[in-house]
Amino acid sequence: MSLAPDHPIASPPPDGVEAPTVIDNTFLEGLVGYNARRAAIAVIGVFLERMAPYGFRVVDFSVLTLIAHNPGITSRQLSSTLSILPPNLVGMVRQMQSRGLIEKRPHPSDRRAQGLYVTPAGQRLQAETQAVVAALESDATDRLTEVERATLIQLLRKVYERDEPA
Amino acid sequence: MSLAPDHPIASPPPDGVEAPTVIDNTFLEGLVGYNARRAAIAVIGVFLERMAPYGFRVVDFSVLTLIAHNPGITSRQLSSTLSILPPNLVGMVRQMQSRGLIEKRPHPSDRRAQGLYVTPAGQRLQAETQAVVAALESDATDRLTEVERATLIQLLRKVYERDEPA
DNA sequence: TATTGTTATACTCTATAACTATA
DNA sequence: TATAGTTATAGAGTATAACAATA
Repeated sequence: MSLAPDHPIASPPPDGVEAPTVIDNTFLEGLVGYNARRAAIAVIGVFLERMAPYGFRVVDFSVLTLIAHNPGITSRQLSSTLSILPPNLVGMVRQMQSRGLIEKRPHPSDRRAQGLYVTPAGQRLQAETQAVVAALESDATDRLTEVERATLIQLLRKVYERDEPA
Repeated sequence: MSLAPDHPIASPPPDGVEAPTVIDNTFLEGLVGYNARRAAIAVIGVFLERMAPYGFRVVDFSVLTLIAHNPGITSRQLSSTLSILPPNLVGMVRQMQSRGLIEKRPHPSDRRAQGLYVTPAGQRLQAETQAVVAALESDATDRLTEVERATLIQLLRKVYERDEPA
């Protein structure tokens, strides 16, 4: 997951004006968005490695976890919470259904909608993968103290929680 | 850029067991990766809005900025620094060339490579867009103090700088 | 008239294979 | 034999339009 330049130029040019050997990236490195994106990419890279045995991407784990923690959640609610467009959820839900992890039941008060529920197998897999994610979170932030980790999350929330002061 | 659920269910179900109205997302919200990704998406959203007049995406600004700050940088160095695969850089470089923002010159010591340089027009546009980005960075983090902003960047770097302790 | 879930489709982003010219 | 730059292309991710059933 290293993003460092791994092929520096061997022979520097004679005068030192052309062809830089070490790249000045200070401006981008001073931006919150740049650093947040790189941190997210780094953590997600580890996530994908450890989740490969379960056939889960980040979004799959997120969907299964939200269904497990919110029995009866609708597709529209998943869509809003995870910022996934409804058409792009259809395939994921169908795949989890065919894997026997979740099931649909009629919504009690809205016949257009359907409640989503984990099956016992889905419940087990969710608990297992949640433990994996908790462990990887711990590993990914092992250079941070518990206080620093809490501070980091709090500061990140301050950045993206602008209109929704909940 | 709000990611909050904007269509809560109107009538709660009779027994309160089915069809949750408020979604429990506490597990995902406790993960650094989740929060870093949302912060990055929020900042990038504002970035795209303000850069639209210039026809720049994040990657276009990054490329032009690195060339301006590192005259003679090669395509391969851009590729490594920004984690963009070489084939995906070709079109961007060509487009900036046809916009008259950058130019290629022979590399002084390696005839396979080409040094990239900003033109005067490219230099002007880089300075202008860099000022826009600096302003948006300030706006995006206006809920943070200067100390908090520096702390945030430092903590993010601790997360993604694992092997490259530069 | 608006919303849920869905199909079909387009667009963007990212990744892989293979080629040339040079090292 | 390896690297810089390039072409062509494949795949994943994300977005829009439109529809039937229901509110």
